[in-house]
Amino acid sequence: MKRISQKEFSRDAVQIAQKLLGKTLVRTWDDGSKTHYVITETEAYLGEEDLACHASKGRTPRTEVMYSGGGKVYVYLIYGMYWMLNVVTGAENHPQAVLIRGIDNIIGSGKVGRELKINKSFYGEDLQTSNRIWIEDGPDVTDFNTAPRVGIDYAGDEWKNKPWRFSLIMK
DNA sequence: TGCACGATCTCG
DNA sequence: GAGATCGTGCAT
Repeated sequence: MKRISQKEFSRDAVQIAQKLLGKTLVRTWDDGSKTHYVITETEAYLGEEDLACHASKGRTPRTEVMYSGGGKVYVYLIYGMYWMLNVVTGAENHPQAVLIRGIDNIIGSGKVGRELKINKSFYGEDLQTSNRIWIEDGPDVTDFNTAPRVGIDYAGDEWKNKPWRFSLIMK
């Protein structure tokens, strides 16, 4: 299966968040083995005006990669112990990202980061050329749930109520 | 130079 | 319901 192209990732984060559902996340390990995961839950973070998006504070060393255009990995440490895995989307200078909240039956962005052994070295990783993590294309899924995003009470009513959390309907 | 806090999880 | 645990952004 082919990797999702950079052109696809340059689209809007809300569209990509939906498109990534049901797609395959591939992780290769130090011993050469490889694991395939199905992406089951995502969230979209949309630009500087989205108060829930880290880029709403402007361009900083941490958010820099979100300004470089879609198809890169954005990781950050939360609560001093969990690495969050995000995919940068959108055009250059339009900071957006999709948070991977669930893969297979591992639901919860903290658990995903732990399962994938994500760390600071993944910051800025290119999903087109990386040999340790990438996302493969597949059939689009239209059967999914939408819900408000989690853990962003600080963002204010307008933004925290946006239905930008997407999850596969488990059967 | 210091401080409060967060896109979370686990345990009791 | 609280603690673990630390990089980041903003105040001093």
